[in-house]
Amino acid sequence: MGTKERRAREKEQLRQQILVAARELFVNEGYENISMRKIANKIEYSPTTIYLYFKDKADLLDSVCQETLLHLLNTLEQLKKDESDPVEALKKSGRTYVEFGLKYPQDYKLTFVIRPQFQKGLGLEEGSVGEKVFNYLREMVSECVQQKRFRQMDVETTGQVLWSAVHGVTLLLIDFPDFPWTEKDELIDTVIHTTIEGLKA
Amino acid sequence: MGTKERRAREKEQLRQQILVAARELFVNEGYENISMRKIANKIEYSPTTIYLYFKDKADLLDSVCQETLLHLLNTLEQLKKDESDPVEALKKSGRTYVEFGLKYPQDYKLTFVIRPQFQKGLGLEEGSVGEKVFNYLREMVSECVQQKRFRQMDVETTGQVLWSAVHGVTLLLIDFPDFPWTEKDELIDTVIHTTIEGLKA
DNA sequence: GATATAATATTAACACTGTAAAGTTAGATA
DNA sequence: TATCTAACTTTACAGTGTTAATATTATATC
Repeated sequence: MGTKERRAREKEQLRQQILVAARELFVNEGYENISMRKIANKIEYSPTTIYLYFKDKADLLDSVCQETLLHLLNTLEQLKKDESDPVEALKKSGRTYVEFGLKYPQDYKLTFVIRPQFQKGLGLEEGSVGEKVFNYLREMVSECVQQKRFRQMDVETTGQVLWSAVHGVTLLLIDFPDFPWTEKDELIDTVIHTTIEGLKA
Repeated sequence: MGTKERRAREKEQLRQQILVAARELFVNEGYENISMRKIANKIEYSPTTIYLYFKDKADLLDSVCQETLLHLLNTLEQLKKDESDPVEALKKSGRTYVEFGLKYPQDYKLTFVIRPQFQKGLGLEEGSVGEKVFNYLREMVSECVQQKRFRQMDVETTGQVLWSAVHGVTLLLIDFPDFPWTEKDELIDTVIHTTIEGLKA
């Protein structure tokens, strides 16, 4: 009676295949330049097959972004054990966040800019991967606050300030690559350093 | 012999009419949901007439964004005289920038997020309105640095750090309206205050 | 092994998209 | 009045997301 399981597995495989193809195309050519037909061509299925696995194009994008968030979460959580000093750990997390965005700029934009345009539900609901990412940030910040390393301030607000800074610099570097930026790594470090100094002050 | 001038004026009027219609539609329904035909309907011309005034849809978007930048620039420059203390002036400018973004969220996204996706040239080239906006920021920062109100640091980098912060918080507030943010005004003030404190430190 | 049933994939179609090319019209010049 | 020119429209094409109907395949039952 293992046939049911095998079928489920096969179904999941095709779903995954679609996601892989969609991500690659979205990332290389941009969400709006990719049609369902192009994705279908790539996996050698008819266009409408995709609709058996995803409600519509926005839902497909949504699933791609969920994976991106998971990837980001894993990347961040690998740092957790490394650093003992909470402020240094927070800095490193910020660094890693921005680097992730710059390493996968299109994925980052899809997740944090394009998707909100289509999916009105923010994707940060209770239990979601997006929430887990923000919870990671909360924990990091909380540690600093508890150890009185920051001026007394709401943990939530502190996290949001940090998120603003790293999100901002990430998007600016992605969207305006020709702008005469300060050397990239220096700028990122300065943004993070400045924000954290501001939180101490 | 005034007919030529009249015709030129009429042409400019129609161009403006197209821009007004396009902005309204883009802002209310989103760039990707608006077709050239819908814009044409609104102004009661045939769709292809628009192509006599704008190279394509992306060019039309570009012109809409130019206007937005001009609007932003004017809004910022109105502050210039008000404040004598340069740090306070800079804070106020940041505040105004974010408020502009939140007052016209769709215009802001069109200009700073959607357009870069289509127009690869950043729109911050020499002599452009975009450059003028950044120059405004440069001036404000420069004043602070000259008066030694900030820790010794490159004016360019300082400006970019500030821009990152305000751009980040603006976009987060626009894109994730359902996120449990700290009270909006408090968050904005905290972001700006924290960044500037960090620049002093 | 033949047949019914369920799962999966495809074909055809609809209304719409951006935009190029060709055709039309009205006003200015001669 | 005839011609030219600028402004605008019609027509057409190839492509879009998506639905409904149909076909194909694989499994379960007899």
